[in-house]
Amino acid sequence: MLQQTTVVAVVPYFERFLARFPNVKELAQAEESEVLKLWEGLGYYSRARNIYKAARIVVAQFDGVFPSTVTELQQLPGIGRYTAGAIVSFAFDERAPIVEANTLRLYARLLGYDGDPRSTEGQRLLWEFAEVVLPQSQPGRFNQALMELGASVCSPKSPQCETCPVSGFCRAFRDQTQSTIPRLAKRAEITAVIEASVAVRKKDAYLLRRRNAGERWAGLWDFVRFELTPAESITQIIDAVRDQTGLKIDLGPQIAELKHAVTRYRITLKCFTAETVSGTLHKHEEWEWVPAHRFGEFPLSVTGRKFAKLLAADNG
DNA sequence: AATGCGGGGCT
DNA sequence: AGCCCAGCATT
Repeated sequence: MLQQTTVVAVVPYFERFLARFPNVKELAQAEESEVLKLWEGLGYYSRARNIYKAARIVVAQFDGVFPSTVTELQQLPGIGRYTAGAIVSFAFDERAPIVEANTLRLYARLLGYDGDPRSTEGQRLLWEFAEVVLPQSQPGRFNQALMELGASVCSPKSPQCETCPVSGFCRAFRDQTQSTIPRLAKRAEITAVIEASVAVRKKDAYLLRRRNAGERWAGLWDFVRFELTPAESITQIIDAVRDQTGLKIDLGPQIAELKHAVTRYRITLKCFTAETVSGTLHKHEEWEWVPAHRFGEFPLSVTGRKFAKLLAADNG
């Protein structure tokens, strides 16, 4: 959960997740959709699919006993060099180096490394350093301590060098380059996208689609949804709904405009209702009529959830 | 080496 | 409006 996600955001998800899946066997016995439901809103949903796959592998191939070496752990889906090192050093207190956001910043500053720490060269350097500084005794405690130092003292902006216990070893402090190190590559440009979502209703049920593997929010459910071209008109939205679902609709009023940032897109989502519905649904398995009271069983995309909330408010 | 993947918190 | 976050997998 913590991969590229702040502790603050993770905590409530972590609590709920462990309450429901206290051990690897319980997780392995669940349905993937239930795992995704608990992950709903946290983002990077491949992590949920991966931890579920990994649990099943641990149970099926390791007899339910978690592997304890970096090499074995890295074979599991979703476990890379950092996570494997974290598990080995934290859980088993074996000597395995780690480099993540906090130690990356700390080590780059200690070394005074002026290049991009995420480049191949930077990674080689930092992992080498992490290996060299790692003590024989209590490596897990050491790794966690340095992560904490990176998070609390060696912060991205205005680090507290005056109170830092290792400022005497820090090249960035010596050279007063804390503000320019680490020099992370600029993020990709943001593209603005306009989409439309239509709540197609039959009696008390709405038409939802389980998003396919390989597309964004794979495995999560969503209302009918598609990208609009700038000149899109009402009739073109109606046509798009028919293309996707096979259903003929009369478009109701737009009830909301949701703004949502995802990866390198800033999405403006225009949310509509469908007044009348006729015709037959395309025989694609991913479509399902879901009564509103059963939404709790379906992991929804964030925008899908917001839309559903609006619809509930709309219906009184 | 570059890109896709999410969402929220903080400045 | 940017920047950043206990990264990983794929191309």
